[in-house]
Amino acid sequence: MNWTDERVEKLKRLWSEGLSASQIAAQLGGVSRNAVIGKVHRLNLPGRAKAGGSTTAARTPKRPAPTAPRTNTYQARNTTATRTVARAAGANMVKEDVDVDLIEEVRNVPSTNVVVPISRRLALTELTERTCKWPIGDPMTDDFHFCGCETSDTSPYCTYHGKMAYQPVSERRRAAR
DNA sequence: CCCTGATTCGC
DNA sequence: GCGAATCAGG
Repeated sequence: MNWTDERVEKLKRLWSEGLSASQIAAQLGGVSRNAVIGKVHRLNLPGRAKAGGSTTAARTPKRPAPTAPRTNTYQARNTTATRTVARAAGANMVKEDVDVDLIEEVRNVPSTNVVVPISRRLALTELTERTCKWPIGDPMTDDFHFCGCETSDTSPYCTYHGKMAYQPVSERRRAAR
């Protein structure tokens, strides 16, 4: 692929908008993120603020809370419990006490509640090996996108859409047999 | 491990 | 000029 004026312009635009090199490479197509970075330097475009690392660039737009599907809510007492958990921090494990809101726990554990993931609304070019590739919307319209959530293991889908893609027979027949 | 940008250097 | 390989960092 070569750097036509058009492609260079697009590169400049996207770079100034704060997209990462890999995202730009995906949009341009036919080039690697290294190619993009190399070009950026050759063009003497301003680099990213701090050296190295994730310049918290313009990630996918962050949208409001999921509106977690509330099921049953037993009004328990508004108490908090302290639970000790182990967390990996660098090379060592760190134990820390965490205050847990009991009411929240009760609300979120309910039986039949299925948590529908919040789609990250990724475009085809933004998908990676571990973003959920469940399509959403009509491919013919421009609101078409993919779930984009973190995939479950090596599955092409997140846990939720994985279940939709593969519905075990046992789930559907209750009475039969 | 995932990701980011920066640099180097053979082509 | 180009970009893969490599480096450095979160």
